[in-house]
Amino acid sequence: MVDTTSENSASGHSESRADGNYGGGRPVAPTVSDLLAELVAEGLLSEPDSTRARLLTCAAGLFEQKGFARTTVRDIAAGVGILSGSIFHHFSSKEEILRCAMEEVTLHARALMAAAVAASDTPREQLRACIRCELEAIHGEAVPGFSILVLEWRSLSSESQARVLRLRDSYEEIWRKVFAALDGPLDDPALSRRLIQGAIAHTHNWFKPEGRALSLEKLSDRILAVFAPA
Amino acid sequence: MVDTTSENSASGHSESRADGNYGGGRPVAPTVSDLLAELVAEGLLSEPDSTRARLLTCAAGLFEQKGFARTTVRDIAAGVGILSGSIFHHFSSKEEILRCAMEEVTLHARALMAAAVAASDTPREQLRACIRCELEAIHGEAVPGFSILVLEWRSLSSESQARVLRLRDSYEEIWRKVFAALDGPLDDPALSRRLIQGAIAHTHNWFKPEGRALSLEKLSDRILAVFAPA
Amino acid sequence: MVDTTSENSASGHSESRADGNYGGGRPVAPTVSDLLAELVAEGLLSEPDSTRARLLTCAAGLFEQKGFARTTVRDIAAGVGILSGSIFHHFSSKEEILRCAMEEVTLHARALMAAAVAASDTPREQLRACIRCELEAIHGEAVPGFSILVLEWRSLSSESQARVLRLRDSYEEIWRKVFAALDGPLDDPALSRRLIQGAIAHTHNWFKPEGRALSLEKLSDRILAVFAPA
Amino acid sequence: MVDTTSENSASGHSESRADGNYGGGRPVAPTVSDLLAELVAEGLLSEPDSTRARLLTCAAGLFEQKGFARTTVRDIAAGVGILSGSIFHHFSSKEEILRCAMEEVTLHARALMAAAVAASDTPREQLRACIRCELEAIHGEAVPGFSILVLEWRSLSSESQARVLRLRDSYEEIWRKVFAALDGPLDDPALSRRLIQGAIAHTHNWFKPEGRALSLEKLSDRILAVFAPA
DNA sequence: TATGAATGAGTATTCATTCAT
DNA sequence: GATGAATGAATACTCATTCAT
Repeated sequence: MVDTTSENSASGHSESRADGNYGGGRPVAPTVSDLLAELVAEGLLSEPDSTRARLLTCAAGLFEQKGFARTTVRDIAAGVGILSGSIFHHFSSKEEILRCAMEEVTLHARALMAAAVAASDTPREQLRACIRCELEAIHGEAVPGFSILVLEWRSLSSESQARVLRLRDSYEEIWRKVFAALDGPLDDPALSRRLIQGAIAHTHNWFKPEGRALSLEKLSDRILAVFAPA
Repeated sequence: MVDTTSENSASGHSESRADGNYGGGRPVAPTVSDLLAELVAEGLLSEPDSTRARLLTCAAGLFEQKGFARTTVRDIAAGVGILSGSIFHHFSSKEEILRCAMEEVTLHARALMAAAVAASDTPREQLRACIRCELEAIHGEAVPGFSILVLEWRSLSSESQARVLRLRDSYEEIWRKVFAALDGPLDDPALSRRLIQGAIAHTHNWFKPEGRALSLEKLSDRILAVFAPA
Repeated sequence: MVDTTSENSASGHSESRADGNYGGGRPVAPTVSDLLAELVAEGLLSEPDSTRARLLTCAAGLFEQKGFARTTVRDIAAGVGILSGSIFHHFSSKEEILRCAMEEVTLHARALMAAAVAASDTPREQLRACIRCELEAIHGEAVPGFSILVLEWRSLSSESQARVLRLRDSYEEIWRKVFAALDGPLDDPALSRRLIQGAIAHTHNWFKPEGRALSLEKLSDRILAVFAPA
Repeated sequence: MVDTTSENSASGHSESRADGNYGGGRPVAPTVSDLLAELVAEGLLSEPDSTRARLLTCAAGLFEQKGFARTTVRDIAAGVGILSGSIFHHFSSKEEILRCAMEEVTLHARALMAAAVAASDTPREQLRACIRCELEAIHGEAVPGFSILVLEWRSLSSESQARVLRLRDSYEEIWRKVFAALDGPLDDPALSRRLIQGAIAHTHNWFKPEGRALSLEKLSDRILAVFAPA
């Protein structure tokens, strides 16, 4: 169970706008909380703490841990303290749960990354922020279940894949803009993005942040150094 | 159905030793066929064309396509023209099929990579060969089902994971040696290897070799350029 | 949705008593409307247009179309624009809905038949009226859902069957009286009634009134001719 | 559980061909056993006593008793002493069980009727034989579950209905021929058939053969008298 | 080795019914 | 009277695994 409200502040990128840019050149950066509240208002994200939101968070976690096929609807229901039959008041099928979980996770990660990019000064800092956010999405408590987007992609019907892809694209759009703004632009930003994405996604299999010599912070720097040498 | 013998020659790296190095300085590079035959002789690899080998190839392909959990024992049996009950004369459980498939795939890929490295002159050429081989394992017909090593790792019990890891390590050993021999050695070869591995594994999700501007050959060069700038 | 009031006049047999028998020998024939109003007053029939009446009409129609077991309480509720939970303010179980629907349908058909018989002169005309009414009950808009009495009899518990049977018997009483009054009485009126009942009920499976050579009128005559040859 | 072989002789119409027609004018009438054996040989009817045949007999009986929707797959399996999962080795869905049961029942009844008609001399006797057979199909042990053809018709998808209709038509063909051969032919044989069919089907609801004044034999005669007055 | 019928535990999903609001 | 979220038992169907032949 995750308190989505407190998560945001936990990510550390979005504290507030009290950064003295009242008279500054850079426009006011939106807070993560603002962005998320807006999504909830638009009906794109579930009301925090609602049964629906708790089901999705729980499901995303279980899918990540055990895989979609090995997670039963009963597991998910038990995770939020209801009975399995009741799930179908919220979702019409198990696959819909997966799709919705992916959508929520994507929107969540996008909000975090958008805020972090907006809070960064140079394009290179922005790229570092993107890398950092994606790493945190996978490893931190920021976006629990983020890796199902990669791990369980095959479990989605193609119609559902198409729906998620639309949101996914708006997430990638942020990366594209950041790449475009880089001073010495890379030859093939699309390729770079894909290599970075793979490299980051794979950290899920080996990187354990707790008490490691290599922090998430440093890992971000290494990845930045490889793909955008200073 | 795949003829594992003919595949090897199809990979194009290991044609023969008729490369004029009879009197040369570099020791004779072993053929893939030699390496594979040796593994069969040692009982580490199934006799090609045996029912067992055909089951494993078919299973690896199906697991890659549909995922382990969504592939039924019946599917696999049907794929080689026997009935589901008969599979249990060859393997004691579905999970054993997955483990054995992973082992075969690993040995296969290792043989291909060992031969390619042996046929390369400089360390940088050797690194290119490694990248190229891993890409081919994923995309070519060289090692069908190779990506299950990543995709279906969670479907394996931890005991089985341990067994596969041992073989896996002998595969990684080749990479380690190649990294160690690089002229301007990288700061953190282990990290580099993991980033490369992730980047390559992820190509499974987006790279379609047929009729693309970007060939496997070029893709290898790009990856090499990123991780080991000349 | 059916307006039960207007239906009655649609049946065409019971328009009014303006048939000149003010001074006649035959007693005044009661209107269908009169009979139904009386039933409502006695509390045997639901107030027309009440939620309860609309639920029963809708349920009868759905049970006829899809069968009792395949009709959900949600379907019925949706049919009258309320939610499924609300149904249980009107009926204590789904089976009660079926029983009540059968009762309403029986009373309705009885009123129509009683009026038609009362408006007929000779016993043979009265028999024709009975046949005609039962056919109309099944095929016309006169008594929507009438055939559930036969089709869904097995779906009723035996206690409910007993309750419906009492009403049903008052319906059959009309037939019995008509048979008894026939000039050349049949050998075995009870058997004849049952054969007629079966023959008429089965028309539900094959007779389609719209644009057929055989009208309901003619069909009535044929059945009359078979069972009571002139 | 019914022994289909002994049933046939129990029906009393098909005793043997030792009826002295060796030198007679009428061609040798085929035995029910012959007809059924032929159907089994053609693969249209299940091997008697096979699990499949026992499942279908049992299912037909249960569907007749409790209705298709209220009969569970477990009930059927339990009826023949296997577990519910095993049913799906024989049929791919519950609906397939219903369809196959209807087909078997139809073929069975057709064979009985064909033999009875062949064993009758005059057209009127043949009509009596048809009526008698259909009554026996419903009430006797001759064709257990026959009435599902009427009672559960709505439970079948339209594709399945179409398949059963083809067989059903070959059953009706016998009736058509008999009607056509009647001396004083009826005005509208198709209508007569439908009325008879309804009348007979409905006997399922009221006629109880055991220890009744009215025997099946006499009932047949009454029905014959009504529809084909001498 | 192969067969194929049977197992039996498990799965997602349905649905009448309840009840606090 | 109506809501709608929750219940919980029941359902058809799945599938890895067994085993007598």
